[in-house]
Amino acid sequence: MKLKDFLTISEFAEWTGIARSALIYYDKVGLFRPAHRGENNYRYYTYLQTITVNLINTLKSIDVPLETIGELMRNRTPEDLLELLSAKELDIVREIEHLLAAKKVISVFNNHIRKGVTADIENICINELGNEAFTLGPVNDYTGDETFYNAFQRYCQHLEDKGGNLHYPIGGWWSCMEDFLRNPVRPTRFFSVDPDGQNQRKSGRYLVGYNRGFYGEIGDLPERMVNHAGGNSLEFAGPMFNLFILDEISVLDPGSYLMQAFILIK
Amino acid sequence: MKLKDFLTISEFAEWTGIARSALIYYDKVGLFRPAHRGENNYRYYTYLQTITVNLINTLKSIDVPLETIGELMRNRTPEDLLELLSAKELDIVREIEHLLAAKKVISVFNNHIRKGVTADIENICINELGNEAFTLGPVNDYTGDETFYNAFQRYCQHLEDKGGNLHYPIGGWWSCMEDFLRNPVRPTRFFSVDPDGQNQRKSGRYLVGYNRGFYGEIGDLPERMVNHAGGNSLEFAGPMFNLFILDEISVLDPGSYLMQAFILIK
DNA sequence: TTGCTCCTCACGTCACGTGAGGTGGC
DNA sequence: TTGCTCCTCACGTCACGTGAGGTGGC
Repeated sequence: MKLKDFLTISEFAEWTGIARSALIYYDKVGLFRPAHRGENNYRYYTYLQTITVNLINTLKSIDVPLETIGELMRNRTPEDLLELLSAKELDIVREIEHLLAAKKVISVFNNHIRKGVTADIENICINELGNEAFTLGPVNDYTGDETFYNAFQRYCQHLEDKGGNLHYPIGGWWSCMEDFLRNPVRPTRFFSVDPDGQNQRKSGRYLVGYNRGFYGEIGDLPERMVNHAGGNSLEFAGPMFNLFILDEISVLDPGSYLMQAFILIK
Repeated sequence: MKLKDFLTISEFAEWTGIARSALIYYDKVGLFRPAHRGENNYRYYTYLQTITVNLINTLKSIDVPLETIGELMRNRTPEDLLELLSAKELDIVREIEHLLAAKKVISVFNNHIRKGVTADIENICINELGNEAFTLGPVNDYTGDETFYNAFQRYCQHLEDKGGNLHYPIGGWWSCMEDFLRNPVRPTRFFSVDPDGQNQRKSGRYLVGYNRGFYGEIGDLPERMVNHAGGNSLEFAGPMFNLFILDEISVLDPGSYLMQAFILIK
């Protein structure tokens, strides 16, 4: 069987994986032309042209604009290409890092939402939790007329100044149960569920409770947790963490936001 | 110092890293609106809105179209978001693999072009080469009126059928120097410089020569290599590799293409 | 003749970017 | 008053995608 010397535009499109309309467009703007035009004006491509088209594809896939590719095709030198490729190698490395970071963020969201959907929110319960990295912010200042929101803003500002990641979920932190009871809607500090954070939440048995409602609503959760602990002779052994695992990210009605509170027990 | 409750569009743009024009666009299409409009119709945003905008940013950065994001914002449920995020996690993994593959291709091109620019093309010389992975194709068929190009096409087809990578440079292969001398412009097989290839080129001392010119031109390179070997009492110990390290990818004039020939010596 | 591919041209699309022309607070 | 930010259109852009309307070979 003899192979064809020329491919029609559709054959070439299938062979190279480039859309037919893209090939017509490349022809129009002079980026890449068929080796031949038939008497009927049909476009005919050769297999050797796949080499060039592969380069175009590779450059396109790393976001080199067609005009830059075109300049290269019209006036290419090894030095030009070296320069472009070297610059793009750095871009690719950055893009990979960016995607890995996005993957981490998505993974954290995924975990929290999944927990929020399946949680037994009616009952206080004891869960075995593994250790987990987090970022802990500075002590919040509520003097004057500083509100929760001011403190939240300051924490965001703090994160940004430190080069921290603003995309991870943010929760409230109290150094002990007593602090939480005294001020259940004003966290001593804020923390971020950041897998690259400098702090480590200890693994162990945690007392876990949930509350449905908007930011700042806490209901009788603190009392229910304390009562449950008392009834089961449990002692608290660490800081209290508050985290909205269902919030405006996944829920429309603020009344359906879901907060999770958890604290290490002895 | 009291923090502001509201941010103007430019302040919010700077704070979130989103372009001002993008915020105006999001407002226009109803994707994301300021918390407030002043009497003068100014847009005012709050710090809390950064949570929502962060989600938009994250989804955008993984190529979720604004319309999909909009649907999610208008009618979000934890289940919807879970589904979207899970699907996107797979996309990200694929995209990372794609970028890593592109990085490899670029790296191979970079190495070859750099060699092409710095090579001492006048002289036959002996170089120490490390081992290197490659893909070796089937034996070419030149019976009938099959040409070099037909064989090349068949090799591409073969690569595609096997799921090989078509983006790496392709060269010619002869099992020994005698075969090369007999048929210097018709390789016994083709090979791809594929870092994931199944074959390994041995490390060791190689006799290396260059020829300037188009595909199929070889000049007196075979004789020069044989003479050099004879004059230095060298014996050939492996297959002959031919590779264009400067070709249409980086050079406009076909007469300036640069082919590298290298063969292991004892 | 039928069905298929090919052609050109025009217009649409997506997510903004970029002025033009005008308003409003310190 | 000056300079700054804000506003709303309108139009441009990039890399195609999508018909419309017509041709040509088996």
